[in-house]
Amino acid sequence: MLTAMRASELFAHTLREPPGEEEAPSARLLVQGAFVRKVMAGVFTLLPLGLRVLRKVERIVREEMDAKGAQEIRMPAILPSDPWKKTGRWQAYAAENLMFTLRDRHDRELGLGPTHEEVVTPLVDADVSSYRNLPLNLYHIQWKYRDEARPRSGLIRAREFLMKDAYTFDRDLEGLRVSYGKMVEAYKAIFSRSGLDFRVVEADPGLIGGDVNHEFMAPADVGEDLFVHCTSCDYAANVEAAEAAPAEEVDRGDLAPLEDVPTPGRATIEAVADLLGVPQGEVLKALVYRVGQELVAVLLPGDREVSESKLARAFAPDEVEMLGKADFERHGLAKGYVGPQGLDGVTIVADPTIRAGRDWVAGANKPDAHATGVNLERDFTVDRWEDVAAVREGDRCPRCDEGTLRVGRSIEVGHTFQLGTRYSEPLDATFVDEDGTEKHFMMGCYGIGVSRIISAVVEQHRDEQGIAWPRAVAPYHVVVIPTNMDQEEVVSVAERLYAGLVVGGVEVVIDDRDERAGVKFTDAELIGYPVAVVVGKRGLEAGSLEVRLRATGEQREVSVEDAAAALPGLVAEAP
RNA sequence: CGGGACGUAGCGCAGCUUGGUAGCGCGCAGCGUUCGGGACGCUGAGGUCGCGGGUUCAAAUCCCGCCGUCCCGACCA
Repeated sequence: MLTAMRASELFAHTLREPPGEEEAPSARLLVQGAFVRKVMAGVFTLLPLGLRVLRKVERIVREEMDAKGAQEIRMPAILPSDPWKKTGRWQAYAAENLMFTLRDRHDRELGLGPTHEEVVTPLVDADVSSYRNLPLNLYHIQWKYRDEARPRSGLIRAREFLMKDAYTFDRDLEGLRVSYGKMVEAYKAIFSRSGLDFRVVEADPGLIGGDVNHEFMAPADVGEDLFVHCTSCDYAANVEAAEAAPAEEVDRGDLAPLEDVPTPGRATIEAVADLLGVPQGEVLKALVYRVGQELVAVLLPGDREVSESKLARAFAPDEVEMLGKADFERHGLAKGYVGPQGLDGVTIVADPTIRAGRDWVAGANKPDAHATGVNLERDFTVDRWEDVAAVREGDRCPRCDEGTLRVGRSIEVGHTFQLGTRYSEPLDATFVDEDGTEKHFMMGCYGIGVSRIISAVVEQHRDEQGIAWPRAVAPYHVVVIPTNMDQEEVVSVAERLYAGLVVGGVEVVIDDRDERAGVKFTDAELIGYPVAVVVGKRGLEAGSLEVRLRATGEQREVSVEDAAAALPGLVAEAP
């Protein structure tokens, strides 16, 4: 990568005003600062400045992956459909319309790769036959394609995006855990070096599958993911996966009698609670779903919401579908008045939080009536306990005694999975173990949104003036600003400094455009060079230059003679 | 996919309610002045008003359809 550039030649036309069609701060700044241009929704051209930032991130990723013994390969962006059909994901992705598909001249179905398990697994199956070649960790950095239902926030949810994905292959679970641990370490190093504030959280595996998995979340207002974290211990989880703390059992002595009360037209929790003058948390919410062939009533306190993702996971692989109005009638259920007592032919699934309640108000299973004094064991039994309630701010921490949970918004910049044999079994990818038997690879997979990191960094490092890049991913480290191109001394001192920095290997831009000083200052702040050196008449009269640190706003004088020698040190001080 | 907003010069916008043949600022080109926080004057180039259809003597403006972009939601490694 060239280390120096003249602003007069740089293809970087900053915009005076932010683009009207972008809302997310990072998207606005990346366009305004001439890092990217949008081609269509979720698809971007990287301009010279943006490409340099991307390459910086890639380099950090490579260094940390290589340091953990991962080996870089490059798999294609276009893929055959067959392996995807074997793992069931061709259908799964097609159902979500996530895969861009195309056909070749032989009318063969191809796809643009949204991820690469189906390529790497056959590769390793063909090339690795013995446990002696394990463990193995292969990664690549490749453009990924997903026809997202809603591309969003510039590079944060793009349809074409650069991803680093790694795949580990081990003999057994123990080996997988070791490989996984190394990748988690590598990820922490990568995000730290990129200048991101991040948290490791427990997550929902989604379409990828597998069991243990973690997300690496960069807190940011525009983030799409909600995660909870404990105020006193290090527990953190995506809300889709967050566990509830075990409920405290309530004393069941001296229960209220079971009685019906008329509640005409009060089919919602809120209306019933209002009418009877009880808190919504004392009304038992019963949601009816169809799961496979059976009907399921899910019970939870009236002031809690069900977590659709936890629910889907609890019943996987069966599909969970909310019951429609017509279905209620067909099954003789009173919509809005369902309660668990005497409910025949319906499986009762309860969230453990209801253990903490008693004397519930619940539907009376006939229109316009509720029952009061509804109690567990005495009036109804639970067929299955499942943690399906969405956690919320203020809930007790599931891991420690002191903390409560806080909710934060964040950008998912990385995701790691212990896949086990989720892919090696359907693709029948095996090796021969020490005992002579054939076994399926224990796999892990590990993704980083390389292009997404750029947005996440900007979201976390910006102010009114523009971007303030952390040095590690800044497009250039230093901008030299001659304040006036008409003053010979100013220009010659700036040019000499520039030449000195180039020789010293400093990544530097000289803003030699015939622009007024103000234009150069605002551009430097918008683009976000960590260090700016101002060469102007004012300073030269005192024999000095002005060095400004973008992130802190700190400003100091450096003598003209020392500048070239001192700058590498000053750059190293920049955050 | 449901809801909402928007689409007029490279960029940011006005004009649309009440139809009469397109305007402002920035940017761009030339000349001159200016020059340490987005200078100024003069001159100039630049537009299928997103696309298609309809109403009308006449459509950026009214009506219908489509496309695109952004936001909220559903969905999503």
